Amino acid sequence: MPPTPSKAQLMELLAHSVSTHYADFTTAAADTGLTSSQAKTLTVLRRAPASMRSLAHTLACDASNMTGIIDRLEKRDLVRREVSATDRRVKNVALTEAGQKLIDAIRERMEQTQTGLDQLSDEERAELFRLLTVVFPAQ
Amino acid sequence: MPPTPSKAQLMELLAHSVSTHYADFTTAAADTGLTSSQAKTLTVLRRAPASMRSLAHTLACDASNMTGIIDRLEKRDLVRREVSATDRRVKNVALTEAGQKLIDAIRERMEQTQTGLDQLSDEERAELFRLLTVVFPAQ
DNA sequence: CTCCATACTTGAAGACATCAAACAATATGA
DNA sequence: TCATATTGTTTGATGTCTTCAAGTATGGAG
Repeated sequence: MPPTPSKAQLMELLAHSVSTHYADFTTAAADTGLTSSQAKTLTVLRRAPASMRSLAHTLACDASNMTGIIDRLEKRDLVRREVSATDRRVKNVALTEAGQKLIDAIRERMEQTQTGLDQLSDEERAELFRLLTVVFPAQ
Repeated sequence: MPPTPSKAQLMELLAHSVSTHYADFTTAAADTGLTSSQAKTLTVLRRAPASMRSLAHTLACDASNMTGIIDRLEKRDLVRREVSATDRRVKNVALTEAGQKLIDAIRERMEQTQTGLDQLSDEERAELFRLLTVVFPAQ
């Protein structure tokens, strides 16, 4: 049995892991001509369209910031704004087909780069999945 | 035994974990008046002084970018530049006492926020540590 | 000494980030 | 209903981040 790492040691390793993964993501995004903020936005939209407000909340930034990011994505036809049918103040942002393709390409590239996961056995993958779910609970 | 998650599922969770942790870090940094780039820089310097060049390499950004970041940190007396004794082209950047205190404060705040790790048993911590080391090998 | 590489800085241009202020549409309360 | 407050989004100002091209100074190889 390996010795128990301290919380500080584990956080240090966590920080390293996060930096590595984040850098990979940024690189994959840059290879397709996107900034990491733009790629993060497309990632959120991959699941479902969202209003400007909820995008800003999810990405933890100011609403006025989203305006600029969506402006630039829309100018490249990767997303489109649609006025909500139920509340005319709200604009729902959805991926275009080109946007969908682009974010898929980034995810594919990440899968190829992320070779570390291939080092794990099925049991280890399941255990890592479980542990991460505990440490970073959804929502 | 839990079912084996697919690589895609695991990467999805990994992305979520990374986003969460990164957002926490950015928030902790902002609470002390630093941007995340500035806080990341101080984190690197916490271990040892480094030249502009190696900082840029570690943080995966252009060297000219570091100039601006270090300029702003130096203006606030959080770091200082020192001309290398062996190569007068090189400037070594070191934390000041104030810089040391500030990055310590951010780390402390992260420890308080990162309550997920407290949910794990000693065995689970050791296992998470081991798995992360495999997936994100040092260097 | 000449030539080239290296370490860093500067300047320009675009993106990111936050704040205050504006605007339109909706909700609330008398 | 009408006046008022709240909400969703945008605009403008300011500062930071990021990259690129170009410049300066130092070091090293021939």
